[in-house]
Amino acid sequence: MVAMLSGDIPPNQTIYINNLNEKVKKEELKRSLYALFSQYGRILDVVTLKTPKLRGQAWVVFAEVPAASNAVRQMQRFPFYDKPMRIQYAKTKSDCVAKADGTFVPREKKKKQEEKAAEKKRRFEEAQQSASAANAQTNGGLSASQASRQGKTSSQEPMAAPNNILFIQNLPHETTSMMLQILFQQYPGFSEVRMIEAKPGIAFVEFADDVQASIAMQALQGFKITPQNPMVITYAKK
DNA sequence: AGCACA
Repeated sequence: MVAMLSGDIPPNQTIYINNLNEKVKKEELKRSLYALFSQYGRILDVVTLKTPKLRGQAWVVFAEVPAASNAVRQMQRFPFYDKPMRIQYAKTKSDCVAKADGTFVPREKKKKQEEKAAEKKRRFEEAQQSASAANAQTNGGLSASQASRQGKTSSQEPMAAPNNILFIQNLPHETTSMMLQILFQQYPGFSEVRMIEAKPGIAFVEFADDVQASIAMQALQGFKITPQNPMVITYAKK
């Protein structure tokens, strides 16, 4: 008998993540998970709940099972908001998948009152998440380097000379340095992210040397944290 | 630790 490290759960296009940092707000968590996992394939949905039973956990629904398998293997114990992620396949089929394949059966309702409030909240959250969801559509299925080829670099200025410090522009204003750290620390030589309170939308990311900086630059050029914000990465001026 | 879909 072969003991599976994944905990004897059969492959599923949805991954279940726990040991997440519970201090991270739901919307930021969702955005960061989209950003981090969209490198493995198209994401259909990310589910995070803040209830006592479900905080610190998330489900990321991929369009394809192999994308989930790669994510389970490669992102196992990835340091995310200072905690190593624990990743398994989800135990059951996600609603959004069931809806797509026609097997979705709405689950039993409780009180009418609860139901009304729930519905109202759902619509609100869908509106809030539409940006993130659209992002998954746009970045989805593309590796970061493929995304880079879509990056719309403004072609007015000649690029600065190679530098171990990258200059990032066109970030959504809600971007945090932790979100950028999560993206950039995947590349060797990563050192630190610096943001300036007074200047939203830009950041500096430092690497050990020029070559490592350029690899990260090519990999993440044009990466979209939201659909309307492809990152523009250049070398910082010396 | 905790497997949902407001």
